[in-house]
Amino acid sequence: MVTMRNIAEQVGVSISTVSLVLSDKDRGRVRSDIAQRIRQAALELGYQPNRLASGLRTNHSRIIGFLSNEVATTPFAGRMLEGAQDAALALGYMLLTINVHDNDRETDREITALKQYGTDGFIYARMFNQSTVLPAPLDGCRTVIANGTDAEGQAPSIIPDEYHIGLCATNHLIETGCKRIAYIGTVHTMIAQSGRVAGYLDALSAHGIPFDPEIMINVDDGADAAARLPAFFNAHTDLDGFFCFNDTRAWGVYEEAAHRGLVIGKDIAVVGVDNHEVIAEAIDPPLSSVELPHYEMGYWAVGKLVSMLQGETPEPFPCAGYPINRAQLPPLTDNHAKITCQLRIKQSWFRRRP
Amino acid sequence: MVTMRNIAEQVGVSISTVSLVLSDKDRGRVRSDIAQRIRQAALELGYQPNRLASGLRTNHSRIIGFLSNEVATTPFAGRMLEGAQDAALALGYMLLTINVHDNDRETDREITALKQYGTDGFIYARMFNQSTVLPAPLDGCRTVIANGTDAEGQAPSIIPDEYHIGLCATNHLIETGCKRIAYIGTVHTMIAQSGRVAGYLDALSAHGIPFDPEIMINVDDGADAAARLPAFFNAHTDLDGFFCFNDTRAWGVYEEAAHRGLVIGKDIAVVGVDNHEVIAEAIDPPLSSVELPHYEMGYWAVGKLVSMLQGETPEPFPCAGYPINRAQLPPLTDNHAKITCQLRIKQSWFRRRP
DNA sequence: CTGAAAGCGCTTACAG
DNA sequence: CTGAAAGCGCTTACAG
Repeated sequence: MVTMRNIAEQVGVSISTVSLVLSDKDRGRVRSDIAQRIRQAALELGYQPNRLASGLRTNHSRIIGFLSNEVATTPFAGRMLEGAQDAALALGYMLLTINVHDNDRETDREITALKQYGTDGFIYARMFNQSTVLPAPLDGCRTVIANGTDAEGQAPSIIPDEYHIGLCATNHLIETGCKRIAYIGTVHTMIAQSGRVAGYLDALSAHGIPFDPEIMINVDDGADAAARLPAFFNAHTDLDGFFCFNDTRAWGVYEEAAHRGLVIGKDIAVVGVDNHEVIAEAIDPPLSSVELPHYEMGYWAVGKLVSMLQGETPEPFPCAGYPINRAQLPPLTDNHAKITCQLRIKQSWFRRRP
Repeated sequence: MVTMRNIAEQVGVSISTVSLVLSDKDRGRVRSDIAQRIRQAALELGYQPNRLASGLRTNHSRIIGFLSNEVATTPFAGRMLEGAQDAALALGYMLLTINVHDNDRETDREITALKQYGTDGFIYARMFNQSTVLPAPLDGCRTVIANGTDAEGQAPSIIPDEYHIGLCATNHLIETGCKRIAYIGTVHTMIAQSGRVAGYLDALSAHGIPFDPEIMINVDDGADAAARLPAFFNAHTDLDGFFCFNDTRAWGVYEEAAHRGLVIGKDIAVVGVDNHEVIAEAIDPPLSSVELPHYEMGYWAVGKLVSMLQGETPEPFPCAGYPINRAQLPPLTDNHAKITCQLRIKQSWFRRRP
């Protein structure tokens, strides 16, 4: 392993000087020709700083703890993780990831273990937009919540703009000609749903479409959707648009429509939120959906955390994974940011009634 | 932060003695009553060893680099990650995760960054069972490959037993009464496919069912399946069982069957491999599938790596996530292990012909 | 059985 | 402008 000592010996200066130069603190302190030779030698020898050593000394490990649940079961957690990783790498940090289980005493043990590595701060990534109480061992640690908000209002956070999702999905259905737009939701109380429904209502109202509570239905899960949608379709034969809380519900609509010989994109229009790729694509024609910005939330959260750690907002930093639109990200100065979501249109929704 | 110095002061011994005791090297070296008091003090003060410091000193960071691609797009990578994390935590290690992109020069930079943290070893997790050339920066690093094999035959590895998958899926179809079992595969050359087909052929032959190459079809993707399966069904109206390479193909069969009014579980039986949960469950009745052991591969790989790092095989260690059957895992002494896969039967395949 | 000392690789006042 | 020295928290021969 190449150390500063090796460089110092080769160039014929002290380790202090090498350290000064390699951490870019040499301006006006080290003669520029010597600095030059040090950098050159570092390059030639392939010097890589030992982060363990510098972390020990400075008490800054450049390690960020990434806590999530459900990495194992959905691809969405993975997207947040990838966004966080891209940002971390660009900013010179590394991610130690832990999969936590809600309400599990294991979690505390795992966070404690994480702290042994001198973690500078934490990202607490949630599987769905929810008000969140941070685990106790995180008290006093710099933490940013991704896809959720701090119940105590302290930790900075980023969430999708749920209202905008409802507004834009419904607007889109209206613009393609839908007049009777059902909302297929969940029976569970979720922040995401109230925001989206508010957007749905405002979109209807802005277009002078009367709101009919009869064509909103909340189901428990896929099985419940399958059980209850037939009667729902029977009761409302004039429905031409469906705004679905998620892919499970969009799937239920697809299935029921198929049974009735209704063609999506012709007889009815469907927009779901955050479909599993594999389902959205499998359906022919593919479902449209509003894409939740998981990657972007992970990416923003790390940028936010680093700006807290370093006391300044980092310069714009590259991202390797998705081509994100940086202009669309909230500024890192926001403490409780909302991010808008992309409507991903998989087909033309222009409706051709006979 | 509580350090050994604090404990030493409180108990009135030297730091050396504290270190000896807390790293369990005190047998016959420290009076047991003093050892007792040291442990007690550590507990009371909530001492947590600083891994940066011990890592710097011993050159063992207890950090494992977990390299995977595709964490962001499939839940399978997440399962490997979770298995690896559970094993790491149980063995006192931590995972630094990096999402690498194949044939990307970024990868080298990222691995180099990882090494700056004194990573003890690496897990190289592959998205599908494939022969793998390790990235150059991993040369000379302890590395275990999960879900793939080393093209050079050096690095230990674990893969699913593909032959057993084909054998057991086909046997299952035969046992439920199928006589004409189609294989729906992929046009792409994959280790997984050749193994599974070998199992399929052997199962047929063991039951005296003649092999008919006409009822094997390889498709490119979902769209290709949708395009070609109608003709395939037309040409072979006597098919009663389908062994599908993966969920995309099982989905194609499901769609075509639905168009024809064939009921899965009654008219035809279908087994796919490693269905996306969301698709397998959405289909009514749900598809059966052979579950790929992603969690177990990640779990085993870390155990293997740790046994290499420590020069001894670790005691059986707990796992927090899935309830895995440890007896089913290959021994850690294997260098190129195969792991059998579970057939997950979602419904009775007993066929009731009129 | 116990402690003083050296050292892992780095950073940072401080002295020259 | 440059270097000697101290120290981050730990481990490990070594001396007593």
